[in-house]
Amino acid sequence: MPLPDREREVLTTIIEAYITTALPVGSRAVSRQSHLGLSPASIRNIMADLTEAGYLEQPHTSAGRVPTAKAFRLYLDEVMRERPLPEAHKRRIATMLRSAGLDLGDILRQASRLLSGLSLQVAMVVSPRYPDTRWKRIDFSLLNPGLVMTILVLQGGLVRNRIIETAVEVTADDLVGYANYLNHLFTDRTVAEVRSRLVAELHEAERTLNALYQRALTLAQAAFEHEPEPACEVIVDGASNILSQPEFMSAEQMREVMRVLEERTILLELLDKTATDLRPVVTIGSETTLDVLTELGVITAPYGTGSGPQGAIGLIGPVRMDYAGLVPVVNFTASALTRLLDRHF
Amino acid sequence: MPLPDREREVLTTIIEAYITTALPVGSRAVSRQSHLGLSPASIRNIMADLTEAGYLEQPHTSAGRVPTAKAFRLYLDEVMRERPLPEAHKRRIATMLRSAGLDLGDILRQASRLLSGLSLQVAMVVSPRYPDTRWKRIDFSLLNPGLVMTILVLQGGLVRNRIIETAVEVTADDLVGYANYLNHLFTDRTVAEVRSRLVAELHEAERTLNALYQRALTLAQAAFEHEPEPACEVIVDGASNILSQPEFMSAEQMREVMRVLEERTILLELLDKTATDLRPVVTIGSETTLDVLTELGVITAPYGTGSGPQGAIGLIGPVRMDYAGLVPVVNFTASALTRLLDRHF
DNA sequence: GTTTGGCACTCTTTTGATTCGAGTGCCAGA
DNA sequence: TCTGGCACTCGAATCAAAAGAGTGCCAAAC
Repeated sequence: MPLPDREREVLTTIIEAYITTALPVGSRAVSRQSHLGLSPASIRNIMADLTEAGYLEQPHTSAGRVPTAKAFRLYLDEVMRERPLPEAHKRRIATMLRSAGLDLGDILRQASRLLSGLSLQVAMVVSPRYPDTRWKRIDFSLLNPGLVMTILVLQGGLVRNRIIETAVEVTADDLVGYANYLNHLFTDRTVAEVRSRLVAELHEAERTLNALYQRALTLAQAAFEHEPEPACEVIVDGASNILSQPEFMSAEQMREVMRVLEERTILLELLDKTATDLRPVVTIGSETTLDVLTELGVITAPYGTGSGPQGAIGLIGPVRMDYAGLVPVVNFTASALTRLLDRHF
Repeated sequence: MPLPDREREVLTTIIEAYITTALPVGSRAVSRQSHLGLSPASIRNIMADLTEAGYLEQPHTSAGRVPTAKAFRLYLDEVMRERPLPEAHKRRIATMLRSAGLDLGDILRQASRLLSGLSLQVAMVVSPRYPDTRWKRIDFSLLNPGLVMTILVLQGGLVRNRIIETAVEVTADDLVGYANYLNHLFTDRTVAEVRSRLVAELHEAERTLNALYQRALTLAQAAFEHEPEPACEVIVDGASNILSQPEFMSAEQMREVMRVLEERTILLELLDKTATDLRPVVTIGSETTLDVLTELGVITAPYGTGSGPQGAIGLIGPVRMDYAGLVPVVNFTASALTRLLDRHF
């Protein structure tokens, strides 16, 4: 059953007060701040109901109420109105992003710096994921006899270098031949396609006993293997911001939070979901399976289009973040990033 | 004038006690722990002298003494005996480093992870610096008309990708020609040499009106410019470790320290010095010009040889780090890294 | 002269008691 | 259904006293 209007109004007032103060909210404050014109006593009754329904919590008997994750979820889904981003901020985001130059890594680093600076929260950016991008070109460079560097250029400026050992010694000329063959075969295919065709072609080459093709394909395979998902890296900026939040004032909590931020795999998991789903998401602590995050809120948004590089950016902060103001920041940055990448690539 | 033996013994005892407890040390404790067999009262006299000489400090009248930076400097230079690294640790470092594969970035990340795990301090690694490495090969790849990706492979597996815009439109064939010419000209020269010859050759080409050479050289120049020193990146691992140190228990200090760790340029400055000087260094807080670091100690060691890639690794922690145990860890890791890179490249 | 025990003194930390204030829950009356 | 009133609870702030750690100095002992 949906929440009656009055209770919802009270809850909203409490949430918004809590977002700004981080302190438990009492009935007096609600009575003054809400537009209902009710006395503290009436508010108390409503608050008692809300507490029973699981929207509020009391740290102890004689403290105010604190909104629960459930309350925040309701607020996000049904009540909150995003506060439009000031034009000045939009311009700043656009120009700063453009000023980062043409290197993908630089652009992403700039985005994360921008995001953390604008939000005073922790920003994170995950670099584009592989499977949907297209093979542009492969190159081999002979470092030593038996040691080959592969340079794989994907559409959108994504470059992966790998050094691999070859079983047989190869010459620089051999490598040119291999590269030509592979580029001919794979250019403009997606990485996923290449993966599967690689196997098929290798079988074919083995069947026809074509040694050149076999070697070339083996080399390409070596360039691809050992390359599980963590190919994408996570950029974090403004980690010290979160330490100023009053909820993390105890040393123990600070350490815990910093450990989460250092453990990139957790962040990757969070961001990866939105990078594939392609829509912005706000996640509140206890909603994730990861219990390390219970006290944290996460705003994420994907960037990039189907054709270009594709990843996600996000903010991470205390559960009581100013979502109304920050969701637009994240979304706008993501779309600015998308436009920029589209234009370049 | 050098410190008399007895005073030095007392000072050493105090320092070592302070390293393990992080608490001011009193005369009773020194009397029991030192091998001098003196009563607390005598120790008190000695401690008064040491305080006057600037080796000790009292937080307040009725607290024990705390060693000053001057005391730590003396300890490091004249007293400390490095505790040899257990064979088990040595083996672990060697195998873990080898397991990182052949990619330079992976190896360095592994080194930093290893270092922070073994020391429980913050590890940092700076990737090799440019000027002394040799040009191996340049490659161009046409992304769009007017947009060229340059792939510069340096000796030692160092690869830099840059995307540059060309004033004139070029074809893929043009690019192959440019690359051949440049590789012919510059292979096995150091980056510094290339920089200066680039200018000379460009003048020459302008004089002789050789358009092809001119374009090729302009392209190479574009690949080099906008490439100041921060080409090297700093990897930091175990940042949360430092937050467990009792000296950083206040929220304000924690934030301050984390900000330093996030501000990579400061770390770069620290590491860069040892990377060029080529010898291990221990720096104590107030010895640097950077007053943000007054409460921190830094152990750094260079890795790499003159011919190969060359950078530095280090640990950063509270001033009262266990230098005797940690200096060998840093040094051994650096030399293991050197051996590994020498073997590969 | 060096060392030592003794002792007064200083300053922090801890403890306990008390008070204060914010907030609640409940009830009776409008 | 709302409101004012009131007793109650519990944390936070305040204060005083006591405990504890350590010092500095002195006079006696070696």
